[in-house]
Amino acid sequence: MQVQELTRRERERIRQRQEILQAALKLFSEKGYHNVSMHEIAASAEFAIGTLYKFFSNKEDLYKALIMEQSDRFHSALTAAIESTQDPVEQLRRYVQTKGEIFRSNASVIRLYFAETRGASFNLMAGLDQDIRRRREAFLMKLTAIFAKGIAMRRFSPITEPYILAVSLDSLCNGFLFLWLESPDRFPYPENPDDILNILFMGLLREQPD
Amino acid sequence: MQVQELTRRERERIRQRQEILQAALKLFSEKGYHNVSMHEIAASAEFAIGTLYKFFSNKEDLYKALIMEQSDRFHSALTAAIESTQDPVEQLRRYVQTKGEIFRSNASVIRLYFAETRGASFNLMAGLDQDIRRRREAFLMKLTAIFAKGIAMRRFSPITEPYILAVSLDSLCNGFLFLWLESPDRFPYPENPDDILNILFMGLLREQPD
Amino acid sequence: MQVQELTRRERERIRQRQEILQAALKLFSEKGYHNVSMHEIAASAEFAIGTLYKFFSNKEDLYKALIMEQSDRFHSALTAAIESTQDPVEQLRRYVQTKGEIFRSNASVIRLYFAETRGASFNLMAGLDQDIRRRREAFLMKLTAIFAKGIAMRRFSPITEPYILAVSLDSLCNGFLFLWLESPDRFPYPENPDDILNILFMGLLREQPD
Amino acid sequence: MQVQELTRRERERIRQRQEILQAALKLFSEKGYHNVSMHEIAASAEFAIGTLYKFFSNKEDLYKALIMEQSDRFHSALTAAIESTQDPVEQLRRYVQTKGEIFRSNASVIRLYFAETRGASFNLMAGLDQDIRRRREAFLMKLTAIFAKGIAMRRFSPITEPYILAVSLDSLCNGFLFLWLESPDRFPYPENPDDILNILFMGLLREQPD
DNA sequence: TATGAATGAGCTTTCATTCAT
DNA sequence: AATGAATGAAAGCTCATTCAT
Repeated sequence: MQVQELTRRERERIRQRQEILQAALKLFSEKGYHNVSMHEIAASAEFAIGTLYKFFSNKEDLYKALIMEQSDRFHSALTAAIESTQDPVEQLRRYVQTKGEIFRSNASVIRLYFAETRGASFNLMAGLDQDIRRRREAFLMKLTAIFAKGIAMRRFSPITEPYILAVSLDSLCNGFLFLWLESPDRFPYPENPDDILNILFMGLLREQPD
Repeated sequence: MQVQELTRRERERIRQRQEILQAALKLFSEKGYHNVSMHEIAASAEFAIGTLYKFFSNKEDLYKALIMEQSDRFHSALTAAIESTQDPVEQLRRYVQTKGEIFRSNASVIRLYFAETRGASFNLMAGLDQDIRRRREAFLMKLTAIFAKGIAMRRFSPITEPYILAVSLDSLCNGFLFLWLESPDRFPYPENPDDILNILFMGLLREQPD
Repeated sequence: MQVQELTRRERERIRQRQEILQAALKLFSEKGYHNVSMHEIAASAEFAIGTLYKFFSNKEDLYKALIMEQSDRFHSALTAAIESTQDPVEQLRRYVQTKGEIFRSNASVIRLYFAETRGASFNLMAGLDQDIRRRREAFLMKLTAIFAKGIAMRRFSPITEPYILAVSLDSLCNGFLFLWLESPDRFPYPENPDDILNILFMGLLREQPD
Repeated sequence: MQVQELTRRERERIRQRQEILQAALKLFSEKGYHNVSMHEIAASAEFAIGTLYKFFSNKEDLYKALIMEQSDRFHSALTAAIESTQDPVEQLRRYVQTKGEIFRSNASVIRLYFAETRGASFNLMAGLDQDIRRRREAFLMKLTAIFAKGIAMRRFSPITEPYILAVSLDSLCNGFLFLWLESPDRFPYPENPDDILNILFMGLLREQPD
């Protein structure tokens, strides 16, 4: 019985934590870290200010938890996508597609997320970018493995190292997704993942120019 | 003589403005917009706080001037690079190389710059990102023209639209440069531009797998 | 018990608000709106600066609350005075007397108050002077009614409109009171209200000069 | 010749001083002492900031000079009015009329002027109100003399001391003029000075009520 | 002599954080 | 355990005044 009570309490705590993070996420995504106050978050989450500080030791800590949580979600989704098949080309396809879906359904969070990985946060969030980079690196390794496997299977030409290819594909996706983030109407992210993959797959340079 | 005197004053003013921008650049790059105070900039530039406000009407204005100035420098250098030859492949090479040089010699500024174009700024700097995007777009158009010319000259295969190729190349470069920014030692940006260009140039997919 | 606790808190809050207003009143009266800083008020009221902003959204708001509160006090006292009898002459007597008492016990506040109604405030306090004028007008209407009644009762000659008489009496009192404010020793406000009333009551012009 | 040059210089200096005061008057009247900066005055008078400080040792000094100058103008006009005839009733008439004219053609300055004499300025302008009061007192003495003469001539009933009568008339005029200042449309200052004088001249109290 | 660039004290206001209840 | 009143450091910005030219 004691165990049960403790568990119920813990579940309750976790639910409250989620509510705070939810409210904070909405506000940070809309207005940015420096334009949201702890009071605002507390009010929006319908908790007292003091309660926020029971869950997170300060504003930065809350922010980090938030970003890490989102990062988890995104990487889990991407990992699930590439692990849902064995065929390397199909894996890449699903990666490109899933990444597009993530951006589409989380546009405002994504801005916040990249603000963290691309400048802006500086040393303020010292710990955070380390964690995120490590996670990103881990995922790039998975992409790398796919390319390595493709080359080993002789489906891909060994035009360069697999890691370079992984970075390249990721960068291409990011590039097009940022374009879409900036002007969703003018630059729709391609429905068909091959539109992006072909940039890698097809050689641009003509082998024998006329 | 009167002309000379006026010019000396003006030269002096411009020099002072540069000193303020210089000091602000250093601080903003190191700590980010919100973590630098006007007093800090004033102290660092060795001016009174009031003097800063003679040159820039407020903090945001100073920041915008800073970013636009850097943006100018970068785009000028890149434009000069691609206009220094007519051969499309060589133009792309010089673009890739110059972009690498810019990043290398302006690492901290680059972070600041991308903070502005990639999320983080939110509506605070409403005008600024508009200006920067317009400039970026203008440059992407120049890259697009190079690819279009390459296709017309039959040096490039028409695997996709020239604009898509321009975005792709830009994204690839950015991807590798961010990697380098994060860990300069582990991921040196390739000395040889072909290392990046070949990702586009060579087809990854084998036409007839064994 | 819960009700009691809530009430205690509210009572406490009201007391604190009064303490702030009290301190602000003293300072503003002594030095004028522009020569008192929020820090000064906070220090004098022995609150942190932030606490002031919990009670009043800004300096102007605090000032307005102050002036309106005093205005309330004065008008309530005057209204009570004229409503404590039915006889018009006696009503006017009590008005003149009460006004004298108000000035005597609130000299420094009165200066502040008239600063608001007589020039000086300009458009800064746009809303405030509107409110004060409306209140003054409402009170002048009460005085007007007394004169009207006196004329209807044939106690007063209909030498001019009742409203003109109300303004006249008010102006006469103000005139003598300002004189007293400037040099309390040389110009004591008459103890006997008839000294002022007679100026209105008695005709100065001799009907048949010798 | 030297004398002439000096005189020309002095004349020039006085003209410049007047230009500064003119510009300052316009700005202060429109916006109030605290809402006008020395830079604004300098710009409006088309002088350099430093030049203002050649003429007036600080902002307060400039303001005092301004107020005193206006005070001079007003009192000179009023004095001229009451000295233009010998008949006491006519003297009072001309006083009432001239005071109305002064207010009408100097409405915004008047606000500024009374801000100084009625609260608002507090001890900031310590010296100023002393000077103004002395001047006002001197003028009240002239009014007093008129009433005294009127009584001596048996044109006026000796209902109270002449000084009291002087203050009364002045206060009555001020009262109606403030009413007009606040809402020029609703309360026009009477064209006919007798409308005000009669308040003093006619007895309000009926000698034998029915 | 006239200028106006430079100064910096001092203003109002915000907000992350604490802690008595 | 949860609350939210209270705190006060620190921010952006203004403007009267000085003084080298």
